[in-house]
Formats: sequence, structure tokens, C-alpha cells
Amino acid sequence: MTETAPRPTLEAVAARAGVSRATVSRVVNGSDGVREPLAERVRRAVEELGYVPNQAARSLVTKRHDAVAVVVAEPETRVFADPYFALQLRGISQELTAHDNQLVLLLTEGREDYARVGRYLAGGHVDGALVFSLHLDDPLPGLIQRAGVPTVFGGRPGWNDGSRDVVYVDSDNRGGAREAVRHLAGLGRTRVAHITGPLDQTSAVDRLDGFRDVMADADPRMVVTGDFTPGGGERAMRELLDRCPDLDAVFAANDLTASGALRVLRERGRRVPDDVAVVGFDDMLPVAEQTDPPLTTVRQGIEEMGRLMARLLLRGLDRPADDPGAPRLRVTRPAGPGARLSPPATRA
Amino acid sequence: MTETAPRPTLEAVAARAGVSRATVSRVVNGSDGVREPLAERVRRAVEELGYVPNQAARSLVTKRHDAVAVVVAEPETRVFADPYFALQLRGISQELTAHDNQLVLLLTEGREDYARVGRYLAGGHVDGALVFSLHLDDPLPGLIQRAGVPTVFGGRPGWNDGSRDVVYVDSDNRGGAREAVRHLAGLGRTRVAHITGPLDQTSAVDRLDGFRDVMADADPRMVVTGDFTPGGGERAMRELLDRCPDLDAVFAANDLTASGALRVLRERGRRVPDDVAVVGFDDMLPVAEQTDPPLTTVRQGIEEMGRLMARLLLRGLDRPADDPGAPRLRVTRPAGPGARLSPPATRA
DNA sequence: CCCGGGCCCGAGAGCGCTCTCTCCCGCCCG
DNA sequence: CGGGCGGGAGAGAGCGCTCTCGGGCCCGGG
Repeated sequence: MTETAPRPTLEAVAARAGVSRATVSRVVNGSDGVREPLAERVRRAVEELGYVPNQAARSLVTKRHDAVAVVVAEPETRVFADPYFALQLRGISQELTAHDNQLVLLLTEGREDYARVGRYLAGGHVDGALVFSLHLDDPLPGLIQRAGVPTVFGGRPGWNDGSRDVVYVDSDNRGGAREAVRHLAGLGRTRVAHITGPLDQTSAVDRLDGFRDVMADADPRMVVTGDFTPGGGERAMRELLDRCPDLDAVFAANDLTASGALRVLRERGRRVPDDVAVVGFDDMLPVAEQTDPPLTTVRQGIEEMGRLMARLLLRGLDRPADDPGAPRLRVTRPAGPGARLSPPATRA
Repeated sequence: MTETAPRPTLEAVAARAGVSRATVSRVVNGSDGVREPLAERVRRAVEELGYVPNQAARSLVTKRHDAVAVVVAEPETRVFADPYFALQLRGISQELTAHDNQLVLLLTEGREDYARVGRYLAGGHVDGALVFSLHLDDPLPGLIQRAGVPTVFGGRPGWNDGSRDVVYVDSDNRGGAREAVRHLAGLGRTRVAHITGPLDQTSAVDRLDGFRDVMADADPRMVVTGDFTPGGGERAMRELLDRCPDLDAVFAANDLTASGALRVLRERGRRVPDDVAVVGFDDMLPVAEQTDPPLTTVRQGIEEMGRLMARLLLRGLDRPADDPGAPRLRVTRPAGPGARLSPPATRA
């Protein structure tokens, strides 16, 4: 804990350079119209005094904060248990700092925090928000929209009506799931089971839909609800084996789930992939199990999603609000099929 | 992306309530000395207009930002691969929001970002910083101290000289390691090996020191350098088995390492714990392997460390800078021995 | 040589808030 | 009954910056 010395002001720099505040401001903000010798004198003064603009004073007049909130509406510790979000966060951070924006992190511990978040966003402390809230009935998105803050969502928000103007970034969960299941079918598997994610999340629902797209006539007992965790995968796999001992393939809603399923299969003496083929969904990196290169591409993809979110938000911010050329777009980023399919298959 | 309406100002509230700005300010900031009927009128006006104070204007005069930076100086993706940091972050977030402070997250991608971070901190955008930088030769801590921002470090900074006034929060790595190794010795193991963490991190060094405290006369070949990852654990375990096939216990520098070691032991047909006993260091939760209750306490401990960091920082901020009663303290939080030892032992 | 037009630069007015200082009013005590 | 005192409310001066506006200077053209 050191002492913060009184920082030099624009005024001080102006005095030292023998010019007016306005001129210093022009130089500092890179606007042209200052003749070189003068500009140079100002720059030297800035340097000598170690001048750094006071952001508070600046945003007081510009009404810009160069800060973006990242809201994580996930009470569970689970968000942290997998690197998925962390990677997106990293991508977001990269993109934001590339545009000199700060990242204000808002974690919520249950809905009692929502009011606080709403107040903060409505308070105009940030220029925009990136929101992760993947639960179907979550009030947060609505709350945020009402706060009037430009927002980009991570993952498809769980609203049934398509009428809302919403910008979101998501991977192609349904299409990816379809490909995964078709892959299994292509291997000649006929009794394919599915361990879902928690069905109050759109990603889990979409993956289930993708499964059903291909396995329309599947035995309903072949679908068991999981929760995106290894433990859930274990539980579900046990139930599946009890119900349908003759299954020959499993599509797990994510890799963590797949890892749990694999453990149970091994425990029950099933050979993988000879007896049972397993495919996961490579949004997540099974940390403790794999660090192989094959996953790298997907991890990049996740970061890229984060970057994309940030980019979309910043682009929206740069544009005057009533710009008709600002389409309310929905962005869907497909996950690369190759990267998604191969690693679990080979691992299994 | 919705529109942000022009927000009501103090002035507007004052007009509506028929009082002066000063009075509204007093009410809003909860200072006493406003008679109840008036105060009530002001409160109603605030409510009706949906007034939210403009933070920029406020900090312009108070010089407080109610914001704290969290700096993560870890270029590797690895930080995100384990939940250790995420849990601390969560604890920090809880404590900060409890005191109405915002969390500004500064991630660095290598040292080229350090200048940016330094500039930001020196720019007085935040009241303080929580810094995670566990590498021995890292220039960041010095840079930050020079920026004159009150700082609390996560993990013992790697300075050799104890002369610096530094506040940090860390677990008792050395003591914990000692206990772990003693535990193994207590089981009658005599050929105890150690897989270290990356030795440019103080936590790894401290754990190694703890190991040596107990196993002073250990065969130097019984110590192999790891990197806190499962992959590193595998590599190290293979090397250990090749070098000293007769080892009967392994102390792994963390749980991720332990999980890798376990896999190799199983692969090589060693029975655990009959042939080889394994103890990890429970700072981290091996996500994909365990979700058992025993680890819960430790996870709480990690969050608590985060909370402690935030609390120390905020306490320092509340205090006038030259307060003689503000001791430059070092805080060391011991990890609970029971929680640390039992799960790996039982798991193994 | 004089006038018009740029181009630079400085003056000054705020942005929305806090906080001190002053003023006013009511009450208590002599 | 009057003066002093104290507490509650308002006036006003900034905090450090941006940005508009106007004035000065230099140039070219008539």
C-alpha cells in the first residue's frame, strides 16, 4: 500500500508547456490542428510531468466510459469448474483491451443480486454489457434490456418469441449435435443414447433437438438428463446401462459429461469404442484428462466467440444510436465439425 | 441494443422536491441533518424520476472510484484450466460487492501488456489493486508499486528481500507440504518422491521446501519438476518410476499433478495406495475426477482467501494514508490440514 | 496595398456532483 | 424579553476535462 501522489492536471501541463488547456487536450486526444513545434512541447511536458488524463472528468463530459460490463448470471460454482467461460472471457478481454476498453466483471450469486446489477447497468457506468445467462426463465435479460444498455448475449437467450431485437453469439448447438449423432450412425451404431445437459439451458435443449432431428424414432428411454458435469454423466450413464444394456453408442451433451460416462463404461467392463462408441461435444476442454492438440482448434473457437461478442458490442457503440444501418443481427457461429468429432472418438 | 435516455440529474430531483441540490445530495448519501418530512419528499422525487447518481461526476470530486482492479499476470491459458483462481475471484467479487465496489478485471497476455496495466493503474481509475503474479522474476509487482496504487497480492511475491512493505495473502504452502509428507511417513513409507510445481512460482518452491524440511536426506532423484498440470504429473511420474522403481509414496505439488501421476501408476500396474501412496495438495479441485464433499471445505478456503484479499485492500483504503495505526501486514492463511490430507489419501 | 479567408490557438462555459460556508430560524437562558 | 447559540437548509465554488466559439495571424488574390 503505497501513497498516491497528487496527479498533474491538464492545467499543469498547459502551464509547463506555455499553452492553453485546450491545446494540451487537442494534443493528448490526437486531434490535428496543432502545429508541430507546439505539439512537441506539449508532449514533452506530458512526459516530464507523467500526466495521465483523469477518466472521471473526461467521461463527465463525453458520456463515454470506455468500459464494458461482463455479467455472469450463474449462481453455481459450476461455471468456474469448466474452462468454457474462462476462455470466452479471455477472448473478450483481448478484444476489449485492443480497443482500449475496460472490463468490469459482475458476478451474481443468485437472483438477489439481479437488482444490484440492474441498478449498476442503469446507472450508466458502462457503455455496454456482455451477458451470460443461459437459463430459460431468467429475468435478467429483460431487466437489462429495460436498463437501456446496449447488450450482446453469450448463448441464445431463452425467449420463445423471436420478436425481440436481440444480439447474441452462440455456437451451432443443434447442427453440431446432428453431426455428432450422424457420425455415430455412420459408424453403424443403431442404438444411440443421449445424455443431455440441464434442460433449462438453451444450449442443452438445442443439442437435444439436434439429437432428435437424427434419431426421431429413438426409444425415449435412451435419453437421460445430465447436468454438464462428470458426476451427472456418471449417474446418467449408470441409468442408461440399467435401462438399455444393449446400447452401442452414447452422445454426451458435453465433454465433461462424456468423461463421466467413460468412467462408468470402463467400470462396467464395456470396451470403448468397440462395445460402446462415445461422442462428446467439444465446447469444453476436459482439463484433467486431455491436453492433446486436437482440442486446440475448438478452444480457439471459444475464445473467438468471446472476441466476436466484444466486437459486436463495440461496433454497436461506435454507431449513432438511431443509425438505420445498424441491423439488429443475430449471430450464430458454427463449431468446427472436425474438431468437435474427432477427439472424443479417438480418446474413446 | 436499446437507447439510453438522458438520465435525471441531482438538479432535476431538487427541482421536483422543491429543495436545493445540496439537500438532495445529503439525502442520497445518507448523511443526517435533514429533517424527516423533507427527506421523505426527496426520496419520493428520486424514486419517481428514477434518479441514479452519476458516478463520474461523483468521483471527480471525491477522488474515490469504488472500484478495484484485479490483475492476473498469467499469460498461460492454464490459469483458466483449473478452478483455483476462479474461486478466489468469486470470493473477491462477493466481498467487493458487499462493500459496493466494482471489480475491474485486467488480464495480461504476456509482458507486452504490462505497460498498459501500469498506465491504467497509475491513471487512478481504481482505488486499489489485487494482483496475482506468482512468478519469481515478474516485473509487474514492482511496476505496480511504483504506480502508487494500494495493492494486495495473491500468493507470496517472489522477492528475496523481506524489506519491502508488501501485503499478501497466501496459504501455508510450506507447512502444508510438511504435513503431507509427514502423513506419508506416518503410514510407514520410507521412499517418498515429490513432483514439484513450476519452480518459478513461490507456491511450488515453498512446497518443495516443505518436502525437504521432512525428507532432508532424500535421494535427489526422488524429486522431479512438474508444472501443476496432469500432463506434467504423468511425465514426472514416468520419470520417477524409471529412476526409482522402488518408491512407495508420492507427494504431488497439487491435485492436478496427482491425477496425472495416478493415471501413470495405474497404467504401470501399481496398486494405489497399497504399493504406492499418493498425496496431493488440495488447493485445486480436480474437476473431471472428483466432486466429493471432502473437498468442499478447501474450496471454501480458497474463496475465503479471495475474500480476505479484498477485505484487506478495502480496509487499507478506508484508512487515511498516513494513519500510523495501519501496519504493513503480511497475512498468511494456513490451509486446513485435515481437509488437505484426507481426500487424496482416501481417493488414492 | 488592402481585404477576405483559413488555420491555430485561447477563452470560457459547462458536465453533475460534493462540500464548505453562510444564512436563517427557533429555542434556551439570563 | 433579548441576545446568543445551534441545527437545518441553500448558495456557490470548484473537481478536471471537452468543445464551441471567437480572435489573431498569415497568406493569397484583387
